[in-house]
Amino acid sequence: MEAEGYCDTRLGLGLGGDNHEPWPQKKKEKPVVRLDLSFTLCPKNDAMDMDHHDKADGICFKSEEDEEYGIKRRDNSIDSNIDGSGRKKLRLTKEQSSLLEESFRRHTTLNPAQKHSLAEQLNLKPRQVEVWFQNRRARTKLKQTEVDCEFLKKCCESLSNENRRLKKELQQLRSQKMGRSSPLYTQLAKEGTSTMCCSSCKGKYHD
DNA sequence: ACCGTCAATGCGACTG
DNA sequence: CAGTCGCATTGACGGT
Repeated sequence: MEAEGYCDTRLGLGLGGDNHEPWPQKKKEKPVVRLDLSFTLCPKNDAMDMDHHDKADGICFKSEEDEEYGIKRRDNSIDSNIDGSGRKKLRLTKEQSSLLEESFRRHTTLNPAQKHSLAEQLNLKPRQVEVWFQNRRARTKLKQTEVDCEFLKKCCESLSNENRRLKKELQQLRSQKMGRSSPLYTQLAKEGTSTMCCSSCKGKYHD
């Protein structure tokens, strides 16, 4: 999407156009294109009209009525990550990320107390910490799925090889069986000089 | 221009 | 019923 020169109302997504209708309840009914550009993207110049905009960084804001439809304003922690260009910086800082990672290593889920304490330490909202952990669990699961997939691929490959080998062996045995019906083989077998089978086979499969 | 990553959102399901 | 989770998805952003 073209972002240069525009500000967005990302946390206000979910409304379509001028009618300010909330999203349909069912997931399936969601429109393919969720963003109505005419409504959620505002040229920076227009951001000077301050009804819906933040003067400081050119970010568009919704009016108070929008709150009735569940629109959330961008929180302060994200505000604090805005650079001079007027663009949002969604990335967490290295310090925040490493502390979150460290915490995730200790426990992959958080109880409310842990969440709030961590949020306070990180200067984030508890919801942001919660989201980070959810996304982190999803990443872990995805990684594990990839590992499992790789393992299964190797298994499949090895089984294919084994299957090929056994087929080949079967073919050899069949062709050998054909050979046994020849007069020469019959004579050799009678004399007990056949070395076709191992000793353990003798008596088991042959008389 | 395209793609991957990641913070964030919305929804259904579950639980205490 | 509120809180939480997994999941699918979105959109900003960075790398190539």
